[in-house]
Amino acid sequence: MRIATWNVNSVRQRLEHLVSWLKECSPDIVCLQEIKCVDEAFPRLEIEALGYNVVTHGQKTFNGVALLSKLPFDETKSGLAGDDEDAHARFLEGVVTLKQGVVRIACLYLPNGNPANTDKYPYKLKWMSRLLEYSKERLKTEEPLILAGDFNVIPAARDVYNPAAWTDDALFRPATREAFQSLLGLGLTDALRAVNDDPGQYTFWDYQAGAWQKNWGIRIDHLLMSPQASDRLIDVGIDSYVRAWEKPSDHVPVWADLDFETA
DNA sequence: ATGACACTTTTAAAGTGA
Repeated sequence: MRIATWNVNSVRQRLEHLVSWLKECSPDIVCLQEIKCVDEAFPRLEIEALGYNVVTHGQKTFNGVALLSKLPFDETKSGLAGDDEDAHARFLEGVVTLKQGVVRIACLYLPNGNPANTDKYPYKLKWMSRLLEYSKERLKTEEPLILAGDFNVIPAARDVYNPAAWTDDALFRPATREAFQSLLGLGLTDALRAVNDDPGQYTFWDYQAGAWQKNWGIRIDHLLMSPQASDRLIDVGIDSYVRAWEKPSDHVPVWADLDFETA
């Protein structure tokens, strides 16, 4: 089974790229972030034509997440518990059944948090705390669980081209990295780091200042796996080639292959 | 220090992102 995550930065702007990449990568399950549209505006038919079931949790203008799966969903649920005031569309959960049993997938778009001297940063930290609580609860089931998405967290210095320039950024502040480490402390595995120790494994390059050409990237898109999932991890890849396409998203897809049979 | 770029929306300039 192959699962992937991609922040497309507007699904309607990126539809051609998305279709091309889906054909090339052929993931069974896909977590999309920043679809930037309401549910009715999602290009559902075009994606269903490729054999995917589609669930969306969108909103007008900003944010928005979607789950695509070649397997039918047993259940889906939108929204992250812990704050009834939070209206941002950033979290969508789905469950599928494989030959080996159920797998739960959480597609997430974690708040950016910048500028870090505004209330956006406490909102980010609170959201991370809610995600920690969610993960604690789900891990009790001892089932395969995969958190996939744009975490807006640079986990370590080797995940950014110039760590010194990012010290006070909401993506790299100590409190941000500590909150991410707390997730790992629950027993979740950062899938990319389970298979690859190299620096420079970037998933995002800013549109500005020729960041892609200079390889000024950061690693902020992640797949975190419960032990029951990471035990079956085979490989992880970053499809950085799509960043060189015309009018690309600023993020690229990350995928993981797991030893689960989909048939 | 600022803006650089790309996306959205009450199609113009502002908000958001990272």
